[in-house]
Formats: sequence, C-alpha cells, structure tokens
Amino acid sequence: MADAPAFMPLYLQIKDLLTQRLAAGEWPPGEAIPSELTLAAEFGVSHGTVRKAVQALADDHLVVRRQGKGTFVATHTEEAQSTFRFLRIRRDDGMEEYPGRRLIDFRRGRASGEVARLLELRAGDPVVLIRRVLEWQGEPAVLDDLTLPAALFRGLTRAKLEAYPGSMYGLFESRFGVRMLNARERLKAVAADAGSAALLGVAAGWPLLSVERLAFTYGGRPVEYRKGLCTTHAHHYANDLG
Amino acid sequence: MADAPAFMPLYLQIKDLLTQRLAAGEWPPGEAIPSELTLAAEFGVSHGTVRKAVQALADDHLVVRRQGKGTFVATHTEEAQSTFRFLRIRRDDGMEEYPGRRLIDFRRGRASGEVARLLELRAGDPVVLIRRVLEWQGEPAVLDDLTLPAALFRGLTRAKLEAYPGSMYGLFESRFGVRMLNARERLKAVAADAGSAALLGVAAGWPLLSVERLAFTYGGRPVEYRKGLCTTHAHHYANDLG
DNA sequence: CAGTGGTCTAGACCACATC
DNA sequence: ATGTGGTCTAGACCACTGG
Repeated sequence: MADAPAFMPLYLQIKDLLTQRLAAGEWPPGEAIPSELTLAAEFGVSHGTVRKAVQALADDHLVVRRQGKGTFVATHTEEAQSTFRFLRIRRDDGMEEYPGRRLIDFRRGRASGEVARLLELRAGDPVVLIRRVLEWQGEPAVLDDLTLPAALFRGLTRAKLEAYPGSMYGLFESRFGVRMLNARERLKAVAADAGSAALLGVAAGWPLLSVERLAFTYGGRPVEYRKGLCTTHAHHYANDLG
Repeated sequence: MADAPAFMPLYLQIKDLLTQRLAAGEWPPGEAIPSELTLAAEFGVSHGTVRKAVQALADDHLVVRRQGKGTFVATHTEEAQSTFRFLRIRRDDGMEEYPGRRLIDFRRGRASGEVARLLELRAGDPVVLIRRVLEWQGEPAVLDDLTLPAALFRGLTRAKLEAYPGSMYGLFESRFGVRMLNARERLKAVAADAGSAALLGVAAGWPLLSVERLAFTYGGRPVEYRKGLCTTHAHHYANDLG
C-alpha cells in the first residue's frame, strides 16, 4: 500500500542516476567522480542542484568530498575513515587500537533456513562460511562467524583472505566489487558455549555480547550475515545516539 | 591544542545564534520558531543562508520542519517521533510496542567518584537516584538506574515521576527545562547479580545486556547517567550502521 | 487565499589543493 | 594560475497547510 512517489525533486532523480552509475562500477572505489560543474553541464541542471545530489550521496557515505580536490568514491581501505564505522567494539581504556585478525576456519556450505531468509537466498544456495577472531594485544575478544552468498564471491579462498592486509570489507570491495554500504545490528547477551569460550579464552557460561549483523550493498540488497561474540571485561560496544 | 576556528561560515554562525536562543528557552518545546523569511530579514541574510542554518538544526534534531506549517522546537512528547531514538530495546518479534514503566525506587544521594566525573560534578554534589523497570506485556525486561544532577531537577518527586503519562525525557523537558539532545552508550554483557535477577525475573548469573548511557543537553553538557540491565531472551538492542 | 517550507536557477565570490 | 568544492545572494516558482 505504499503511496506513489507523486513527486521526486530533480536533485533526488540525479542522485539516483549517480547511484546507478556508482553501483555499476563506472568509477572504481577511491577514484574521483566528475566535478560538479561537469555533472551540471552533463545533466543540464544548475550547479546548486547537482551539489544537493552529490551532498546526498556524501550523507549516505557513498562518496567523500574533499575541498579543492574533488569528490571520491568512498572506500573501506581508508584507515580511520570508514573503518570504525563498522567496528564498534572499543577498548575500555579508550586506546584506539586496531585489532589483529586470526582466521579460524574457511569453508563452503549451503544456506540454511533463517540465514537464507535474511540473505534472501533459497535454502541450499551455496555460501561461504568464515570464522575468525579479533584480538587486541594478542588477547582474543571477538569471535566472528560470517556467511556470504558464494555467488558474489567467486574465487574467494582462505589464502586470499589471510594474505589481504586490510579489513575484510576492503578485500570484498577491491577484489569482488561488493561494497558494504550499511548494516543493521541486533545485540543480545548470551552465555558462552564451550567452543566459543575456548576460542575466546574464557570459561563456558561466561556472559558474551552477541552482535548479529546484516550488511547491505546498493539497493538495500543483503550481502553478509555475521554473528559476533564478544567478551566485555576489557572491551565494549560503543554507540552514539545522535 | 585545538586549532582556531579560522573561518566560520555565516550559516553556522546563525545556527549558533539560534541554538543559544533555543537553549535559553526563547521558544518552548513544540512551539514554532519564526519563519525562514522572518529570520532572514532579522539577521540580514538571504533566504538560502537561513535555510542552511535551520536545516543544520533539524539535522541535529533540535527542531522539526513541517512543510506548509513551520519549523518547531523538537520535543520528546511526540510519540514515535523521537521516542524510539533513545529507546533501542525492541521485541524480537518486531512488534513496536511501547513498554510499561514501574518505578522501583526514588531517592536523593551524593555523587560518587566515577559517576561524578562523567556528570562533571564534584564528589558529594547532590543527585537524584531513580530505579525503574520497563515491562512488555507485564514481563519485566529492563532495569534502569538513573543518576541526575539534583541542581537541575529541583522539585522532582516520586509522585511527579509516577503521575507523568509520557516518557521521562518528556517530563524532564516540560517540567524542568532540561532537554536531552544526544547520548553516548556503552554496551557490555554481564552476569545478573541477585538483586537485579529478582527484579527481572531471571536466575542469578543469567547473562544481561548492560547499557550505560551518558546523555547531554545543549553545549554537550552531561545531564544524565543511566545504567540499564536488559534481559535478551525476548528482546534485543537494535542499531543501524548508516 | 496567504503563509509556510522545499526546489531550482544564475551568477558571484571564497577557501583549498595542485601545478 | 587553474580547478575543485563551499558559501552566499536574489529571485522565481512549486508543494503543502490552513483559514
């Protein structure tokens, strides 16, 4: 019963056109898109209108504007830029240390009921399953289990994952053209099962922060399901209510 | 070592002026502020400039714009408007039910070390301590402990708190002129102590989601410290990573 | 109908980065 | 000096609300 659009401002139409071109990979991540005056001429609209369209893209974190230089396709490989936007676990002492990653398991499997539904896959569709630990100062604190639609990550191997120096989202966008744009998380407190407890170095039954994440790319298409378990005796999940 | 402003655009200067007048209570919550053309004439700037200033206020949730009607001072008493901005606990089944509130304790005390520091009070300054439970369908799920600077809430009594029909933040802004504008939260998983477990209807040791909140009013001034404990067998903390 | 916020234009000028 | 994004103006017109 959604109402018809009824009226879409010019700058939003232009935003959509630019979004389509971004989604199509017309400009690779990190590259500059055409200047505002160029786009204004191309679309036959005024400078101000194209500015509103580009600003809307910047508000969505699809592009990054840099005065004097240009407007660039946002990327996950700019340290401290969008890295901490998806990593909400922080040290209690406030040190902004980037955690180490340790790959525990990498395998392929088939989507099962609930995860399949969330990823909008059919049950039985192939998926990639990744298990890894994040550790600060060598101390494990987060155990992540990821599920990725295999169709989007052809050629992803354990070796590639371990060799890549940056974040996983950086790998996904640079090697597979899958850009994680936003995500929805669901937090709970749970008791550690024996397996998780061993990997995290705590006793079974220990309270853990469970962080379920569904991440989306262009068009609100879900492309990653992740369940994280986090010890919170020295870390916490930080959130700003703006 | 903060760099000098060096340059502040006109629209941000006007935003600051308007913020000061909002903080001073020149227009009460829910009331309309002067129209954009009026403000433009008053400040001697163009319509577009005053629009950018007002839009910046709207982006900060200080005001709400309504086409055809005007721009209104934001309020916590508009249901579903800004209510769910500060209530991130949701039912797992997705029903958007507003929880019932039950006041457990109301008393006055003195600020102690860590909380005093967070609220920027001196140790020993008077505070108001509130303990309450949130329940969905009569089932308790959240136990909140609030600490408020008593100086800002003169005349706040248990009776007033229990009689007020809306949210606490609605009471604070309408009766005490204290507007909660934003907050910083820190989430952890903890094991329930005996007292909390009893109030939440779970066994001691049960994993609970701990939500520590520091809420701020104008000028980033901290005015509430809150620690919530939440059972997560039927609820979760929802967060969108935009 | 008048008044409000929302869009769009054309052009000028400023701040910043690079050559 | 040139080109980029950022600000500001003056004015026109559109969309929505309410008397």
